[in-house]
Amino acid sequence: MVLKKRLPSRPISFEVPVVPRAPRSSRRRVQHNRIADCKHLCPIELLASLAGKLLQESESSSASNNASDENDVLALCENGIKEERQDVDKPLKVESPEQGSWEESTSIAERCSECKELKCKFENYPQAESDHSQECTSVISGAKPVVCSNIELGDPCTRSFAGILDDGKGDVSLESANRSSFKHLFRDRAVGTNDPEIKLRKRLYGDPVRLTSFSGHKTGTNLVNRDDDKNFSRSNKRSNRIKSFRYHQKIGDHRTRKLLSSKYWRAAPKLWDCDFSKADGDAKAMFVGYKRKALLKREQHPGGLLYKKRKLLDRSSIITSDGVISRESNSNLLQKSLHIDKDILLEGGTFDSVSGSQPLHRLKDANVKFSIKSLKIPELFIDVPETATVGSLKRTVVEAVTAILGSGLRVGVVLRGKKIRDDSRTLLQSGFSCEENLENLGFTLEPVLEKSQQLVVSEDPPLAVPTEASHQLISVQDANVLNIGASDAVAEQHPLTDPCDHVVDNPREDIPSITDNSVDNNSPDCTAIVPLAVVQMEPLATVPPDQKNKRSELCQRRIRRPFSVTEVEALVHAVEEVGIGRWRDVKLCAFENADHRTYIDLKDKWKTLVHTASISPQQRRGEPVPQELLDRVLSAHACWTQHQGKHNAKQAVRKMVEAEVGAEGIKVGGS
DNA sequence: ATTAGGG
DNA sequence: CCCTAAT
Repeated sequence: MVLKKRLPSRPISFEVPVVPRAPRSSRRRVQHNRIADCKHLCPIELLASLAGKLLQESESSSASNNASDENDVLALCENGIKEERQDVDKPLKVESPEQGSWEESTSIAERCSECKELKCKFENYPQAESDHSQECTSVISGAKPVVCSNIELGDPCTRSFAGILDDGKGDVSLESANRSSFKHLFRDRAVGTNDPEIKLRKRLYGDPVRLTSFSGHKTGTNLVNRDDDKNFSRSNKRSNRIKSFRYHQKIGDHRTRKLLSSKYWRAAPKLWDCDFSKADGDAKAMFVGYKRKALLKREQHPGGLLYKKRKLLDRSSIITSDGVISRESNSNLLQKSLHIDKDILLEGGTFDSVSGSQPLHRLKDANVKFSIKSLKIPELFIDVPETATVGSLKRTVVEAVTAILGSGLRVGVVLRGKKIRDDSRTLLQSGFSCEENLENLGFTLEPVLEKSQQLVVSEDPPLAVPTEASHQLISVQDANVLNIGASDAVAEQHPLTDPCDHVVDNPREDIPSITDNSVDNNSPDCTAIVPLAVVQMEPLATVPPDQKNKRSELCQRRIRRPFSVTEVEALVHAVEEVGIGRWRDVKLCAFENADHRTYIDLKDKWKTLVHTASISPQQRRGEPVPQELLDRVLSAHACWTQHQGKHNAKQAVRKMVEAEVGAEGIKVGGS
């Protein structure tokens, strides 16, 4: 046969060099630093007292009292900045899921020219969002999307709702305030023009709505989500936002969704380095700015951006499993335990893509150093009867947290939204490149607990979709619960996004990963410090652990390892030798020692090679394959395809012969 | 466990 | 690369 003539008697065996394993110690460095600082305690106290007052009055009064309340607030704030009513309303409106597009928000921000900080945060907003996109799925159940718009009221140091009440009035019974009262206090009032709290916050921190959005990132303090009359969940605000989107954003803001779940989801660059540059007020411009500021170059993730719907779901669930306890917890314990700031510093040599033919000597010098900016504890699922006192609620939370911390936490590594469970893998093998993937790296604090903790059993079961009934509950529950009911909707709404490579909370970014070419690679900081400290935790399982792990495991996509020319050549040789359709043999023949190349991979590669050979060179991507090899691919493919039957027959014969020989050999050996 | 294909 | 159906 023609092919045979030029084929070596034996296929070229391709061997993959062994990748040295990096010392585990170098893989991560976690520094426990400081507890979040709460500089604005005073204002908080103020709010607390105000809240208490409002609470008392709310029963008998409604909007009519807002004016007086406002006056009170104003009286307390001497340095407040006068703001127009419209300013108050607009931000809220912007936040509203239904209309919540970043563009709108931006315009609002623009209007608030006085709020430098706001603007600053605004600019970073995309980052912030993306930073925790993995947590997207970690949503507080029962939180109405609508409420989300008002959640942002919290300021950097705001405590949980309960905390506020408590601060102001001690053990205030939640029951004392009926639902409508709460509504007035935390939702309706917030929306209202005269809402004292909003104004106060504005005075103190600028636009309250916006501040909340970023507060967590910037200050490392907690965010308070006063999202619902009934749900005082403390969770990642972003989570709420996302959730709301999922529920209501039928008319999706594609851009937003993409932002949340796709390429931005994992970026966490410079979140803590607030840039006070002025927002230009243009959403696009802001986004551009974001990209421009990106510290890291995102890895080109050819196949990672778009995942199948199913994949998304899986990932979503995974990410969801990564609940987050916002650092803004009212609990001191939480704050102390959870506020771990760190800086991620990446330095060292260059990582080569893990290509079998890549030189390895460089790897030895490639050290990755990083610090973790923050660690978050998994979300807790806590249902508290409405008759519970705030004090009891606080205690409950503390107990829950204590329980978790007490039982120990383990650190998980998330790369591109996927958990890297194989501890034996090196960073390199895991696809961790200091140059490319830092922003895709995240850590999780995973409770060792097997069961979710339902600290308090309430009369109302957790609701996947908030209903009036949920108003009676104070719950911080596992996003998983929510997602169960919303998974479909989510899938439909995010068909093109990659959570993982959004991950993750997403669940992460990937978790979904998601990189896309649009990512700015020109960032001067690309290889600089990478603040990628998206720490996530698996929420206490509300779902059987094994299930979660299973899912997580399934979602752990292998790192991409482009075939090198050497490998391609080996493959071509092998195929020329054994023919197509016998990938196991090809594997044994030329890639026996390349554990990362399965026969399926080889088959796939051959498929792509055939395709590559059939397209114009201009259309080809990646490392160029010598035309000579491509020609051989085509000829070999044609040959084997054409004579498949014949060859199969021959192969069958050969096998029989081999078998006989083997048998004889055994006989001989035996005798 | 492999193979074949679609995604 | 992933996922599956079919062997």
